[in-house]
Amino acid sequence: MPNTRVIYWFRTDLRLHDSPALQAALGLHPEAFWPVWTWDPHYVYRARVGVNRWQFLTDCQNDLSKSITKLNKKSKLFLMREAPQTLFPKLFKAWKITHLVFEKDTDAYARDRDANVIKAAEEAGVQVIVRSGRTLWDSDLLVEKNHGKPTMSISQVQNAGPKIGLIPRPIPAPKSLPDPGPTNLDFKQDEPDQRPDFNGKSRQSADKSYEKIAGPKGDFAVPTLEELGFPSATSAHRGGETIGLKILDNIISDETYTATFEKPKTSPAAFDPQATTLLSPHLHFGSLSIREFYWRVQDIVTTFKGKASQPPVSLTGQLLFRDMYFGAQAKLGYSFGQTMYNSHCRFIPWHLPSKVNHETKLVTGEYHIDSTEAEEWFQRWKWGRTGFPWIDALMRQLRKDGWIHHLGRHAVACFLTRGGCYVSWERGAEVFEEWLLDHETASNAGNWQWLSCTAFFAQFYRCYSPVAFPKKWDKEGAFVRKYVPELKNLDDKYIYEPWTAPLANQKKAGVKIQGNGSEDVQGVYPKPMFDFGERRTVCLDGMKKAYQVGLYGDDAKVIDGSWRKLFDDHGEGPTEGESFEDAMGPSAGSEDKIREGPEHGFDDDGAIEEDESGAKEIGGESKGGEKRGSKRKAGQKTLDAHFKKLKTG
DNA sequence: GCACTGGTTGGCGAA
DNA sequence: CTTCGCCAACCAGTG
Repeated sequence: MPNTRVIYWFRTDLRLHDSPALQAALGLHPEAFWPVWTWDPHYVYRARVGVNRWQFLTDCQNDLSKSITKLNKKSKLFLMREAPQTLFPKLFKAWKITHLVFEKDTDAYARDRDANVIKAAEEAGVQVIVRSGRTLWDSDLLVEKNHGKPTMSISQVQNAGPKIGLIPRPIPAPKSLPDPGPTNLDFKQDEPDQRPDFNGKSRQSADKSYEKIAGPKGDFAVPTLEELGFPSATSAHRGGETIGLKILDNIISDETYTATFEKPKTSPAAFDPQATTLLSPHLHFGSLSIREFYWRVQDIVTTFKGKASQPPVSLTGQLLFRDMYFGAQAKLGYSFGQTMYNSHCRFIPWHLPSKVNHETKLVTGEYHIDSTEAEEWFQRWKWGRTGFPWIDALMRQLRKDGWIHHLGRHAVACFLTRGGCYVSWERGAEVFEEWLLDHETASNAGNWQWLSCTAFFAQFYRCYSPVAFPKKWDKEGAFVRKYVPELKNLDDKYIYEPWTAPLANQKKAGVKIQGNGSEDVQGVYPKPMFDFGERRTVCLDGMKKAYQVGLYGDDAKVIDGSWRKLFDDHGEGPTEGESFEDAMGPSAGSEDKIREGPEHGFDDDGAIEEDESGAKEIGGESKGGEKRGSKRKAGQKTLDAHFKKLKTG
């Protein structure tokens, strides 16, 4: 088509195979075609992204760029370091663009962003083409066919999905790409707002990825980890369409594995190789198409001679859960990622609840420390020093590799929330957001709600034991020995409860079970941070009570704080009455009452009061750091400092 | 409206 | 060593 000049905007579809949006763009037969990525400050600073996920993302981008160049020597992935909302209006003019094409994204932030970009395009006379492709079915259509309601069970997806139609067969990758037009950038770069930087703590040096719009060499290159100020990645799992398709080939080549896969029967303790496909990060970044995955598996299942497994436990069944969470998020928007204002998330008076801005109805990224004990438990959980080897091994695997098995995620999520610490699922979700390679908001928030029994799942009396559960999979503790090497010589019978090992056995194994993990001493592993049996009972009682009270995140009593009157004074978590005062400190007139106030634009009405220890260091930003840090309790400060040291060291 | 079943992945002790 | 029923009890979906 003469005079058609197209920007194809890549986002979470970093591939050439099976892209409905890319097909639509090429169907315009443009005279000029630019494959573009915009380096969005929202992702760089306001999302929690650990170094391993940066590596995976840039792997995908570099691989895609190479593949583009293979199809057209003049072309590549043109990566520009600016927010799309400000960049595109300038590009439309500079490059005389007629069409902008991209794949639909139903993440809450993405919808806002895309709406702004679409508006700017309309104002510039640029035609926008959007195609669904990230999920099996268009998430908005799925909601529509589910009577306009968020998809909250797998049976709803299984009913609503087929009403939309058959899952489309994958589209082959294009065999050629049109030339790009000139890539002049004779306009001024809009500098990003670097504050707050949720990833600031991970950086060794300042982020330099925005210094020039087309990169340091002006060649539109993908930023390096060094430019981002990050140290080297620690995970061996690498990104890119080439790798994603190769992993799929390997899976498919084992017909029995593919056709008889049953998720609950795969071992969370297996490593090298793991028991599941490890394709989830590729689905997240789009380096593997979900329909490619679906149909390659389905075709094996159809021809398989023998008894094939069925959804939801089968391989294709796993994909249905993903669509379920996307459907829930598509309807519930931002509120799906939090408890407050979430109409479908049960309210439980967890420890360490999120702070909320009641004007925007969004969480601020900070949280209340209602209990220093719970904060210590949370930090020990995060850094793999709980004293429960199964939990610690999983959390260390997460930090190092960026991936843990689904059932391992169950174990650590249950332990942090309803089955141990009674800490808000939102704290755990933030850690997963930072460290998981495959993190996507919909699946992460959905699964945390599932495991914490606040949505999707309600059998809170089914509780994972950090001792009994792993024994079912790994009697010898090979997984623990790999990720918690302090314990590698301990006898099998003590591997999941080393505190029961007699001193003679500890000595023989070269490990001392002592302390609370606050000191990093060679040959020492901490004692368990609580009696699990006791905590399980306390949590179960708390959950029972919270279910009886029956509040959801959008209830007026939850929002105004009057929920406290409905809970027993002696129950777990922040409650009303005398012991509330004891636990939280006086709610008024305290000299230490330094609060997140209107000066920060947060209008938190204090649904839960903080204790005098501050509760300000969280959220990954340095805002108000020193002032409040000094008010922290000494013990906690030491612990925090230690964990920080571990993290960088 | 009510009884009943099933729910991707629990733990435990008895037989 | 495996299988079964119980624990104390949730919700959604169905007839």
